[in-house]
Amino acid sequence: MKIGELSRATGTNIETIRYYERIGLLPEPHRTAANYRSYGDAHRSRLAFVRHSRDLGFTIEEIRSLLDLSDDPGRDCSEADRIASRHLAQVEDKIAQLTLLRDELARIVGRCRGGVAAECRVIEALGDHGGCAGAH
Amino acid sequence: MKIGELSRATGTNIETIRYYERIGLLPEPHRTAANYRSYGDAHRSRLAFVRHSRDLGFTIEEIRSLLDLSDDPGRDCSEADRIASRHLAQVEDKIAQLTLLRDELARIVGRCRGGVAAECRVIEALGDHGGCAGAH
DNA sequence: ATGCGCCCTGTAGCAACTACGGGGTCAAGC
DNA sequence: GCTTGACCCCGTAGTTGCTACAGGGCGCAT
Repeated sequence: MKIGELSRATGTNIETIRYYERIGLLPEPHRTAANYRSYGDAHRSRLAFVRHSRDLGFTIEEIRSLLDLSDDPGRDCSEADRIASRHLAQVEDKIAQLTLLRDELARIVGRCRGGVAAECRVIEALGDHGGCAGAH
Repeated sequence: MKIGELSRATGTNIETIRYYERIGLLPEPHRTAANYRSYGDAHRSRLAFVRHSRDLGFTIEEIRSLLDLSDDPGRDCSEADRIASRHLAQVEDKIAQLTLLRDELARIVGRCRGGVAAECRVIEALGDHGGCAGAH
């Protein structure tokens, strides 16, 4: 299939596919006589793997390691579990952080009584960290 | 005060202070005879406002709008409330999204039984979105 | 005068794309 | 046979919010 079809098949931007090829995440496909890229099923499933991992928030470098692992079927797979576990921990940290943030923002928002900027509680709260509960 | 003192006083990297000046978020300070930047209290509190807002996750452009508002004390302040409310909604969205993500990741992690990559459940799950509960 | 810490400028790098300009290819319709 | 439009190619620059140099100047203490 051509790049446009692969793009539609995986929901990936064409530019992104070429970008993944350039950084070595996807192998270079065959070319037609007209120098068009020509992909097969192996390409499609590899790209699906990359997209799914990206959707789950893995970095490109993490995905590179995961692909290396899956390319080498005899290797110990505990590294995959380690990468995924570390990522899970990061996501949990991020959620905790954003939850604190949300609480601070919720306290700030809605304090506006529709007056003028000089008396704005929102602007005041942004200038003064002292009013905040936690360290963000 | 010199840039190093301002940096320590606000917990902001020196390079970041110069960056904020370059993009017009902080006004250009006076210079000493030796061409060193020289800051006053107004600079310090403006920078504190910027840092606090960044810590709360506002973008530079949002902060620019908020600063414009606070520079013009007669203006209607409901825009500040609107910016903050929109940001709060974005943070809440992000939390919801990450929570879904965390659930998917938690299901994937720990499925590794220490075997070889060919049978790795983690790698398998990454390649196949079909096993996922929601759309991420 | 020489060493050290601070300051200056301008530019390049990071992640992970996205957008653009300027061109080639191919099938269909007139 | 020629144009139109959809598709493809490449290379480069832009995005966000910094951070990190490289290569130089200034000021004070020894």
